[in-house]
Amino acid sequence: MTGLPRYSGHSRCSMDAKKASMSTWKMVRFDNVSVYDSDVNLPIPAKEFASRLLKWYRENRRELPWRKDSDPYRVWVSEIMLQQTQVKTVIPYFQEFLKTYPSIKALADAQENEILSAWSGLGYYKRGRNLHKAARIVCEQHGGEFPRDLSQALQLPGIGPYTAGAILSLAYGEPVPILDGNISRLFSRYLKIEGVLEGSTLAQLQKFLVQLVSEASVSENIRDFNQALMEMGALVCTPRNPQCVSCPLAASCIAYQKGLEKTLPRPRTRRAVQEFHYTVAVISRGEKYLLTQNWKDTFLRGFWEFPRIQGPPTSRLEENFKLTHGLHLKVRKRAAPVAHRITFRKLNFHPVLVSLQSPAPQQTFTWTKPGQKGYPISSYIQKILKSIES
DNA sequence: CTCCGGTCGA
DNA sequence: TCGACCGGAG
Repeated sequence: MTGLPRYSGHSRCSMDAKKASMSTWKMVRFDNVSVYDSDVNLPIPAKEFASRLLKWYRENRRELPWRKDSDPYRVWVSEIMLQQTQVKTVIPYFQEFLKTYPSIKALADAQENEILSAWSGLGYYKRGRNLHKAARIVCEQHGGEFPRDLSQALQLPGIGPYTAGAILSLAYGEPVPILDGNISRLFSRYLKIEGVLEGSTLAQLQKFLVQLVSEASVSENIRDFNQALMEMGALVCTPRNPQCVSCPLAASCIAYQKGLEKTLPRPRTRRAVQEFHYTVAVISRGEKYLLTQNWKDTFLRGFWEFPRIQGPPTSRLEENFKLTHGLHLKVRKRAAPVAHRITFRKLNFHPVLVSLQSPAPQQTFTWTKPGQKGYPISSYIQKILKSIES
């Protein structure tokens, strides 16, 4: 079953049936059964759709650091950071990152660990690693300039269909549509797409958008058009509690007309959450803490963390730290557990404040102030520290 | 607590 | 095509 609905008839419930019929395009085969082939009516003409959208954008767009210009490097960094991460979170990281790495060249010349510590707290650290790798490739193979060519852009690590489209359109003005979470959510409501937004449904939506860009004649205006759709998704057509009262497209939004704006899109299924417990040894020396690198787990690989053993605290934990880490320590105090979710894992960290009875093995440990350049950490480290302070 | 989301690799 | 990866918003 694919998600896109048959639209024959929808124009009847829109306000402008006559006009809407002028704006139709052929959808790809539905359910692989040709008898269901049908023309699709955008509820209003494509040009009207675009003009309402663009007017709203002119009046409501946020001034964001990466919207100051169309510099490909700035667009690139911002788009990578904005994957899975909200604007408000990204802003300070983006500002700092551009100060530290003002150009593709500067990024390519840096060490990966430094980049990861600039990324610390942002999550999805593979984005940072890939951005760094890609910067080196761009310097070596593309003369230091992000490729304008779609297939070349897609070759770069960390650049998928969305990000490639975003950079090509927003930085270079290539008239390609983009389809991110905001935009797919918006159209799932506007067109009332019932299926889960994945796979073939998204492929169909992508084709629909190509046609929309063409019919709406927004090729010259592609930067605003794409950003307007995303901005609408971020500010109006939000995941929860969409602000339909201030939506310039509500009058022709099919989900809104049917009262489905809160139930679409259908959520995708997720893996059940699994709980894990760890005891972590917090050992401080002034501002510095004893940290070690995580090589055991698949998550946060290579990141610095408090020495950690499996399971909640037991009476044998001193013995366990000796066996697991070669640390000779004495427990001073147990602190309240701190929970942290990473995908399907719920990690429960049980901090114990300890003192070191003999020096830590130098090979595997370091004394550092969390957040120190070159020592990437996850935000859960800060979470534990903050919890201990209080 | 639950839900959100681009890219990659199996 | 599915599941892993992260942290923050509601």
